[in-house]
Amino acid sequence: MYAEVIVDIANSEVDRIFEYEIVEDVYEGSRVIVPFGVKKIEGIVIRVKETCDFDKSKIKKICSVIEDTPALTKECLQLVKFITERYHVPTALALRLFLPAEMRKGRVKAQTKTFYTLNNAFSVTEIKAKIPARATAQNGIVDYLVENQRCASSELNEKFGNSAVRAMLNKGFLTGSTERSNRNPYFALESERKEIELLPRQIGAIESVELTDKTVTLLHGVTGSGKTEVYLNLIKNAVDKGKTAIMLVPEISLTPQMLSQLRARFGNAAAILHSGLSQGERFDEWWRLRSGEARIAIGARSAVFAPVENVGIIIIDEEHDGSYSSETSPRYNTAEIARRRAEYNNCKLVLGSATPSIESYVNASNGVYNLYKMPDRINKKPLPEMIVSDMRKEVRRGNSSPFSSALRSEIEDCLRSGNQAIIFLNRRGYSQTVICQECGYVAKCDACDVSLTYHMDVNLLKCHYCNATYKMLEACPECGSKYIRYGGTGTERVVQELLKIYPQARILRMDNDTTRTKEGHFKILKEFSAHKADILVGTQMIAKGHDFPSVTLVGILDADMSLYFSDYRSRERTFQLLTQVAGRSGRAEKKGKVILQTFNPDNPVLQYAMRYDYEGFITAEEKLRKATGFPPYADIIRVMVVSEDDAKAVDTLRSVFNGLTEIKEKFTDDFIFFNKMKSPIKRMQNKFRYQVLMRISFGKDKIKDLIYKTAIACSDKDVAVYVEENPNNLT
DNA sequence: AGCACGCCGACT
DNA sequence: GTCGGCGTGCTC
Repeated sequence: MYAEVIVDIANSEVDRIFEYEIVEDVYEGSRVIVPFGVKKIEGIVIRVKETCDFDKSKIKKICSVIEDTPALTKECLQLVKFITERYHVPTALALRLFLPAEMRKGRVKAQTKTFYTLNNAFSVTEIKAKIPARATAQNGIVDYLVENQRCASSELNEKFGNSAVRAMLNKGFLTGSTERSNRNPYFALESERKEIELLPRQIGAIESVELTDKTVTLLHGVTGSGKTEVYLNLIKNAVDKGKTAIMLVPEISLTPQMLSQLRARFGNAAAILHSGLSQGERFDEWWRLRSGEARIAIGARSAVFAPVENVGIIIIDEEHDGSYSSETSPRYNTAEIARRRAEYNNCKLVLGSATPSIESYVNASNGVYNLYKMPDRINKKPLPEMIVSDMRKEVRRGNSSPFSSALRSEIEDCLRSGNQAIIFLNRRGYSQTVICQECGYVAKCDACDVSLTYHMDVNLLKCHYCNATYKMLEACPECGSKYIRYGGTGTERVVQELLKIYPQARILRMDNDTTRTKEGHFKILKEFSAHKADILVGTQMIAKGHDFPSVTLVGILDADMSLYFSDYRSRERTFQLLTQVAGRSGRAEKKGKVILQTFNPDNPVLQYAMRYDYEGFITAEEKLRKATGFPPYADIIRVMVVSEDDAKAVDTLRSVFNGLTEIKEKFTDDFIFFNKMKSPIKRMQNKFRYQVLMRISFGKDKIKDLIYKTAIACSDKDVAVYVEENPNNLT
């Protein structure tokens, strides 16, 4: 027997099948160690066959099989094939998506525990007779084991002391056995099960998903409409039928309540996959899914590759969230993968959102997706009232603080009545830039073409693109002036300004800088939930799915900030963000309020958001996209050319552009836009960046294939060329 | 990705 | 005359 093996080297040179002779039990999907050149490396068997197509005299034997159970299922192998073809990546890279990183190169092993029982070659009386009466610890061990049958070695050592245990072992009175023990992430998570009676709308949603003949259902439910309960019941129904489930959330560490509810309902049957776990934990959770011990996979986008078989339901919560498209190669789209898995398993895929992406909305309105709406909040609670503060007027009145007078009086009310407030600002640090008052010098990163952000807590300037840090300026390096101005308020400064006005207020800040540590998000959220703080200041990470019953006020600073990125998605994203943040207010009995600060109160996007008019917004946006030839009515393709060597990058850009021009000339009618240019951030992490930007007719896979091929053909070891489809940001 | 094989400059 | 520079090409 022979095996076709893909070696775990992500290089196009070796991205092909190598054949080996099989000596022991090897299956399709098994991980193996094979001789490769002079070394031994890991590989994955993708096919087992009777004959070999390679020169038999040169064929080598597989050294060993890493696990008895093949790590990859048949379905995974099919998906790997799809991913390599669809995104033009080496097979080894596609394979890695399916395996936890720590599993490769044997970085993490299964943890084992040793258990001791009394050696049944002796009777208890025999053992007792041979132990001196004064050896209390040893006698204690015997009594304990008679009573409890068995005990973990660690526990026995702790109770009776290591020397007594060793003495017993030496005399042969103990028998040891090792068992696999799983690490248990979030063991301490409190999970209380709330028995909830389903509302008719929720029952309707479940039925709609399960009974439709369409694979995909778009569940459009306003914030607080009870989508989570629908998900939990769909999962339960699948599990009851003996099937498995995959539940995806934008960022698992941000939604502890989702976790606690899953734990409460499904206990150990739920496995969690996300980057916040330790390597060992992730490894164990993954194997619990693979072995079938756990039947529910919950995690961020990568959990779409969860190793479960016989999938009964796949759910993508907050489906509009940008984190569902991968920013590194393979640049996969989570919904696309999920849909393929649903089709393979003949199960349903649910896309849930309060503000569905325009792609999903269009698919629902033209009947590709089933659509179910949940327009009301539970208990018919009204959505919080949104009030606009026109910051132009505030400035004219001489208010230079980050807060409008309306927001200040609302914060006071909120604090006085013992409620909680959330202040949202999508910019971390103290100030976005530091500028010399006299000559206009702006501090910039040496490695990137961006200005540096000042972080007061560490008194450093940081580059948000490469994480480099610089000493804070004491004087302008150009003109020596001591007058340095802080431009663009960030969350850190907001906290400082709040403390100036409300010295007694307890304030928490939640952004990338305060959540670095393991479970950092979790701690802050828990503290705020427990009402140990009055105000939570944060970036967009506070917008996602949290349930804080005492929050009655949300302040949105710079509501229109994200509108001014030259990005076709900026309007959509702004609308989604505003709706989502506003939804944090007034979730329980108390009525909520939202203050939206802007310099541009007449902007139609803000107007739609204020009225929670999703339909109005999306209809207008759809029209605009259609008229101007943007997604989902066209595909934006960006080919990036990136190199440390500017001259080489320019050379490569020229050949990429020539190659693409040929394609464009062949398919002129499908090209809406075509241009080469420097990328908006010309240099990042010491690399020069150029791009060719295209818009082509929607869904032209053949043209896309040609573009990928051109890009791959032009790239070499010094210059990276890669293709992005409808990228999330155009930096 | 590694690593060996192989052909031209500065050393004992 | 030899050691070693890293260009080229192969790995079942």
